[in-house]
Amino acid sequence: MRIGQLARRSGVSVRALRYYEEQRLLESARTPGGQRDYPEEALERVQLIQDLFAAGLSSRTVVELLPCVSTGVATPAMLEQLIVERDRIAARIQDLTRAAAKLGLVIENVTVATVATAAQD
Amino acid sequence: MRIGQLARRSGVSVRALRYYEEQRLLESARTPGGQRDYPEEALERVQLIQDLFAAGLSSRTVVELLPCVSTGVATPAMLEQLIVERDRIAARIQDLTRAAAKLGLVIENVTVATVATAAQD
DNA sequence: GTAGAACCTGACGTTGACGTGAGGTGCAAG
DNA sequence: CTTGCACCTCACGTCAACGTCAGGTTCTAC
Repeated sequence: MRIGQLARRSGVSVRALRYYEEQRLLESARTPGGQRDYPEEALERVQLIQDLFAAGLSSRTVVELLPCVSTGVATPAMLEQLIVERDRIAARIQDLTRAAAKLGLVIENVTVATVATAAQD
Repeated sequence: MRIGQLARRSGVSVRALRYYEEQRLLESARTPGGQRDYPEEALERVQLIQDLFAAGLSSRTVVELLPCVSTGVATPAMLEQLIVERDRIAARIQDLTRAAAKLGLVIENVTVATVATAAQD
């Protein structure tokens, strides 16, 4: 599969895929002409990368953790890092939950100004 | 209260406080000599700003929502925006929860390589 | 064999929330 | 009055995950 197709199928941009390779998150074979050629598994991998990015991990962290996430084998240090990241995410969830609750309270209690709103511009 | 004390008490940097003012998130009176002079309520306000930032809102969004969050009075548009942001946060929590679960699964199932780890450097 | 889509490698631009000097001023203490 | 710390205003630097443009090459279809 070439880069354009992988981009369409995974929903990320061509530029992003090249960036992933630059960051050593994603490998590619090359055709004799020098164009990238991806195996089917690349699709899963890109989705995994996206998930980890969405979780707020940096590319540096992702490149460290990808091997054990995809192979299921980790060094003690990698396991520790996994736990650290999971806990970081959990803490972040706490923050967001508090913030959402706060906004929820505001939403429930605000007085909506329906009068004297005409000349606001 | 001057800027240094507010910074220490709120835990944000002096630079950040000036940035908040630049973004119209935070006002300050000035001494005859031109130095910023904050009232006690500024502390709460800074903490509120931090909470909203931590929730992933941009300064532009915060400046739009701060009035109604602190006064309890909103226009219909502001209320809508509040709901949009709360839902965005909720969606983000979903993402993070999935990611944390994924990492949790990996953590439970990885084989920790305790052998042949000696010559890794 | 040729048009043109898709690809390639640099390399600079973007965005947000500040960090970090540079160069000058305010103010409390001795 | 002068030391010196806290403060002031520019104004450029940072970092991550790409966007975007330039200038050239490969591949596919006719």
